[in-house]
Amino acid sequence: MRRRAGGVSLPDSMKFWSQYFIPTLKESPADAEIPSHKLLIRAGLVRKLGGGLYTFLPLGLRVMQKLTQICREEIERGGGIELQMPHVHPAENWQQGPRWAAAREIMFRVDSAGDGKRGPREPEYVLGPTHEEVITPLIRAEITSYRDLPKNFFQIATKFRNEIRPRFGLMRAREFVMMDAYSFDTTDQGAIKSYQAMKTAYENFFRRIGAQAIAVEADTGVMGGSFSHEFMIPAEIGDDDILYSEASGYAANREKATSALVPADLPAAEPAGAVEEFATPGIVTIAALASAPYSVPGDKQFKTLVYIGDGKPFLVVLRGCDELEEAKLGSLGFGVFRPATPEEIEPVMGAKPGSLGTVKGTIKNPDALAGIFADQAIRLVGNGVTGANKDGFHLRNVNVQRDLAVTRFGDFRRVQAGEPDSISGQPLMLRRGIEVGHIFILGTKYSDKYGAVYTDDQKQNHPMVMGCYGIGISRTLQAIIEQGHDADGVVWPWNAAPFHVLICVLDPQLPEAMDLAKKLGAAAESAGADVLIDDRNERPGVKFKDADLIGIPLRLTIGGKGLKEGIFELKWRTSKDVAKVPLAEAEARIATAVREAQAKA
RNA sequence: CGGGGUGUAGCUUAGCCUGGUAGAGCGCCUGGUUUGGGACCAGGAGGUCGCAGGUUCGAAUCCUGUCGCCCCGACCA
Repeated sequence: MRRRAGGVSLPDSMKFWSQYFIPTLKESPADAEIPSHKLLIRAGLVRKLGGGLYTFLPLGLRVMQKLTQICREEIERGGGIELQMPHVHPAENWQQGPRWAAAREIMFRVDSAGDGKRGPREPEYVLGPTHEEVITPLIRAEITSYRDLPKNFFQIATKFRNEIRPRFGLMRAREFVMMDAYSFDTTDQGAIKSYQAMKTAYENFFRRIGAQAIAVEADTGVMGGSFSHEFMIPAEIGDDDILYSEASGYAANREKATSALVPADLPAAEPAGAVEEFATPGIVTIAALASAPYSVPGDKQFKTLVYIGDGKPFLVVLRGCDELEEAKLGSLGFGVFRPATPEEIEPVMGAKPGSLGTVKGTIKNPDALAGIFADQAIRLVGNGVTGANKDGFHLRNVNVQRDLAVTRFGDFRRVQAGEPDSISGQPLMLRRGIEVGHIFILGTKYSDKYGAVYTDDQKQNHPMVMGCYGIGISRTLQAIIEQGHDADGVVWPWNAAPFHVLICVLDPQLPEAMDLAKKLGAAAESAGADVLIDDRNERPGVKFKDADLIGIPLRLTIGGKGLKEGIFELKWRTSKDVAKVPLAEAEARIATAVREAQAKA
């Protein structure tokens, strides 16, 4: 692979469209909904084999090769060592690991396709959805000394996940290309260092490929701490909500986001009077209580939710106007939890949902509860209204401090756009994003299970501290298109483009036109560009439409008319301007253009 | 896996309600005229109407089942 300053080129020489294979389509297939999916197909990048299964056509493959090469370079700069693990894993590896039960639902099993013999009940082999279960036993066997740590191994390989619902082309596929890295350190501090190196490598990778990706704090699940970031490419069709502040640089997945809605020094409210029961026949929603004749606004109500955690009910108290962010309940330490059913609620609380509350002494069977967890924001209510745990009745003048039974306060509510950022105090903004990368400190979850231990300089054994890191390369390809397209087609960033320069020869039957095309192509190549020459016998309109559709950054146009004037045209995909370039300046202008593009990329 | 939709030529689709030998556009092939933003004329090839049953003299059309695909939900790179 030739390498020029900042850019990446593939090792082959210029391609001629008539000899190559770029099947473009005027119309989108009916099964594509979003722009990037339509363009993947229309620009001749991929073709579908089945749900979530795609063939990369030559153009698409070239983009993949560019992305994987840049990824490889950046992960190596971040300390990664490349290797390649099998796609087919013995099921035993997974059975010995910590997540076989959870993961097997999305795993493909592998047996003989032979006829007449049914596969065994338990799979002998599975296709790898990720590789902790392979790398950890490998490292356990090969590394035993602190002298050989830290290490960070990565591969760029196809992954298999039998997604219940593949979606949006490459966005959620059953088979996809991912860079996955696994770091092994002797200490937590070392793991954090490896993590930071990967974070930097990711930032470099996304910047080089021309993707505007942002690192956001992500839900760490059982791990706790702040050691998980997701890399998101902002896009309307994304699956995740990101809350962010440009003023402070704060950005977090909605599952994790916090705000400064509740001032740290908020004084406890003075009681407004004695707690008082009042009848609310048939009123079982926040909205109903907020309207006449009761007219209690949502932010003056307490909302009481009942969940079952590891078999035991627990309560979550929020402001009436707030939504629960379920992922935040992960911090409570339950293995599994779910909303309780009305049948489970009544015996514990003494009322049906709609009349629940946590005022001391009103809960029918408080001993059954695993805890009462209140969101901080209820302190803003001060004195409010809550259910009386008696169907058809509520309580008013309920004071948080004086009246509510609370095991512990925490952050359980879903943050909304517009709330003040905890750092800058400016309003948080909201946008949708596509998750293209994730970095995570694993701790010793896998090293414990597989016995991956090292001996320190005191001859003591310790489990290695692991981190894992993933970049969805094929998903990133599509995210780049989602981020970079217009009404006419793809607009490739320089470093991700399948070719950098497209030379449109409008009159390919003229030998002097083709000679010039090859000459300009050679000039572009020697400046470090990948070149495609459109030498097809098509009308100019067809060529221009296809050029815009496949989105090559720099277009050079050679026509019979221009040849007579001694000029060709130079046009960037991102601009409407067409520059007429005298043939005498051809080489210099092309070299300058290519170098400028490389420098900006 | 739950809810909704859909399956007709390589692609986009009409026809289905109200059963009677399957139509168009794009693309493709041949010839001609064209040639700076998806040309035009003439001719041509291409479809067991997803599959399997059923109703009927007769099914793309009605019924049942099944499979594929798409969208919404939970999950993920």
